[in-house]
Amino acid sequence: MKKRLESLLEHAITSLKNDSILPQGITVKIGVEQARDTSHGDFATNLALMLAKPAKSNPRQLAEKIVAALPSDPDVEKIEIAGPGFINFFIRATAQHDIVKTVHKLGSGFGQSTTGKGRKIQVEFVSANPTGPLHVGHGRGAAYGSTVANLLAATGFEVHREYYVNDAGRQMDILTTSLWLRYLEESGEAMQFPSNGYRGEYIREIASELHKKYGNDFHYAANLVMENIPADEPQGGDKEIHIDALVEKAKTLLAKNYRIIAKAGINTILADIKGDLAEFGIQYEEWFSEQALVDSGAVKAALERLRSEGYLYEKEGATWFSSSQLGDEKDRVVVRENGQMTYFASDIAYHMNKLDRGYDEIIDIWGADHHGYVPRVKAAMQSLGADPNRLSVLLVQFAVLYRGKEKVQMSTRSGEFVTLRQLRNEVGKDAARFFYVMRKAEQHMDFDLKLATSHSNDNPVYYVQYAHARICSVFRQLDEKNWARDLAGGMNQLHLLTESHEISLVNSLIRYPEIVERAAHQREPHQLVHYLREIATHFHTYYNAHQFLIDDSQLRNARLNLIEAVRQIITNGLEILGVSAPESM
RNA sequence: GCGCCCGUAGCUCAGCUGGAUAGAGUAACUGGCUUCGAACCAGUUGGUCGGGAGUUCGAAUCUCUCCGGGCGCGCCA
Repeated sequence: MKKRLESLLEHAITSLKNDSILPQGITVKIGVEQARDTSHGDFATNLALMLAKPAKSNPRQLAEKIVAALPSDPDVEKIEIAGPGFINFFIRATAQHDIVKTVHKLGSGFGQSTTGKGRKIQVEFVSANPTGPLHVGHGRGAAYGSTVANLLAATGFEVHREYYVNDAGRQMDILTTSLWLRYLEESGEAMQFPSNGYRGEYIREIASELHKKYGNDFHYAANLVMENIPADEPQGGDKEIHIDALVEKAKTLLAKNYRIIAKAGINTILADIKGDLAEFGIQYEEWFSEQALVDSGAVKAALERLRSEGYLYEKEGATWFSSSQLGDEKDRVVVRENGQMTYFASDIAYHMNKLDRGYDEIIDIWGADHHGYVPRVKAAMQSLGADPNRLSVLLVQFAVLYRGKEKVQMSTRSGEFVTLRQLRNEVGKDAARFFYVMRKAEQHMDFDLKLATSHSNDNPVYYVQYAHARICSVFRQLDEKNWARDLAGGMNQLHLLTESHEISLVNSLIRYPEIVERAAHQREPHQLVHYLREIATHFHTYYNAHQFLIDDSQLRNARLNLIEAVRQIITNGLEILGVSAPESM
C-alpha cells in the first residue's frame, strides 16, 4: 500500500513537471509513512513540505496542487491536507487484509527478504580470550552479535559467524603458568601466587583435575620454582617481569610437559565457552585460531608486506607501524623489544586474512572499551590497500547488573554473578537474550536481575511469549470443541475484520518486513524487540475485547486466520532474537 | 588534557535519521475474571527532552559552547 501511494505521488509529480509551481531540476525522495495518529489517516507524506523550500511557495498550496494531480485509487477513501502541509491518506479499512494471506502463505519465510543479494558478510563476535569462562559483559556482545547475524541472514546476506580464539602469545603462557602454580599448591607446595596470574576458581579446578590425572608428574619443590625469580609487585618488584620469569621457569623445568598443561588449560576453557554459547543459542560457522594463524606464517607475512609498503620502522629496539599517517593518533608497536609480536600484529594478519577470504563486508563486534582500537585496525587495512569501509566495528556498551536497586559487583573476587552461565541459570536463556538486545548497543544498560526473573507482567519477554501461548491455547480450545478450522473459508471472510483492534493488528502485520529490514540495515535488534512488544500489545488488547471462538463460523474463521498470522510473526521475530516461542507457559 | 559513547516522565528506555499534541514499560491510584489463559486489559496522574546560543516554515533529532556520567588514551590482551 505504501509503495502504491508512493507511485501515485510519483505520477502526480511527473504530471506537474511543466507547472511552474514545481522547482525545476530538483528531485525529492518521495516518502510515505504510516501515520502515528489515526486522526491523520493511515498514511501520510511530507512531500509538499519538502518541496516548498526549493519551490519557494506555500506548502499547503503545493499540497493542493499535488492532491489535485493524484490519480484515483479504489482503496483510497479520502485525502486530506493537514497541519503545515501534510497529505494524509485514508485507506479503505479492508484494503490491507490480504497481508493475512501472505503471512499464511510464506509462514516462517514471512519477513525474509533478498535485499542482501547473497552478499557475503562476516560477523565476528564475542571472541573473548580463552583464559576463563564468559562473564556477563560478554553476554551482551553474544546476544547482540548473534541477533545482528540472524537479521542479516533474514535479509538475504550470506552470513559467516566467527569467533576469533586468542590461543597464542603471552596470555596463554600466563594461563599455563597459573595452572601449574595452582597444581603445585594442590600437591602441597606453598608459595605466593603472582599478582598478574589468573586467580579465578576455575584455575584451581582445572589444576585439581590435572593433579588427579597426572599425579606428581609436574611436581617441583617451591624453592626450586622460586629460585632467581624477581620480586612481584607487592614486594616492590614489577609484576610483568615477575610473571615473565615464572613463565620461563615453567618452560625450563617442565620441558615438554609444558605443552600438556597448556593444552589442558585451553581445551577445558574453550570447551566451556563453546558449551556456554551453544546453550545460549549461538552457533558459529568458524572458530578461528590465532595460533594457527601464527603457525601458518601469516603474521610474519603481513608484517613483511607492511614493511615493503614502507609502513614499518625500528625505534628503541622495537618495530613500529606508522598508523598515525593513516588517521590513528599515534604509531603502534608490532614487535616488542624482546622479539615477541604484539596482539595487534596478529590482528593485522587476521584482518588481512578476512579480506583475503573475499567477504563483501566485515563486521567486528567489540566491547566499547576497545573503541580506541578502531583507528589502528582501519589504518592497517588501508595500508594493505583495502578500503577501510569494508570493515565496520560495532561497539557494545557495558551492562551494569542490578538486583532490584542494588548494583551487583562484577569483580572476579566477589564471586557473585560473574559468569554468563550463572546468569542463564538464574534468569533463563530467553529472558537473558531478550534483555540484552532490548536496548540499543551504544546505550549503557542496566540489567535488572530481579525484573528479568520475575514471572509477572513486569517482564517484557513473558509478555510477548504469553501472546504466543495464548494464541496456541485458542487453537487447542478449538480442537476441544471439535470445531473444524476452515482456513480457506476464513480467507474469503477477511473483509469481516472491521473492528478497530483488527485493523491495527493488520497494520502491525504489514510493518513486520520493514522492521526486519531496518533493524538489519541499521544493526539495531532493539527495533525488532519494540515491534514485538507492540504487536503483542495489540493482540492482548484484541483478545480482551473480542471472542474468537464464536458461533458465527465465518467471522470465527476470519479471526482465527488473523491471530494465526500474528502467532506466525511472533514466532519469526523471536526466532531472530534467539528466544523460544512456547505453546504454553 | 585529548578522543569515543551517553544525558528524554520518580525509575528503565523508545522516538522510524528535520515533521503534526514528545511515546512505551515500571512505580502510584481507579476499574475489569461464572465467558477462548488476569504472566492480561481499560483508565488517571506524571516532561523547562541536562543548560544556553545558532541553523529554518519547523529541532529531542543538525552545529557550537558549557554542565554531568561512562569508557579509552601501554613494547597488556
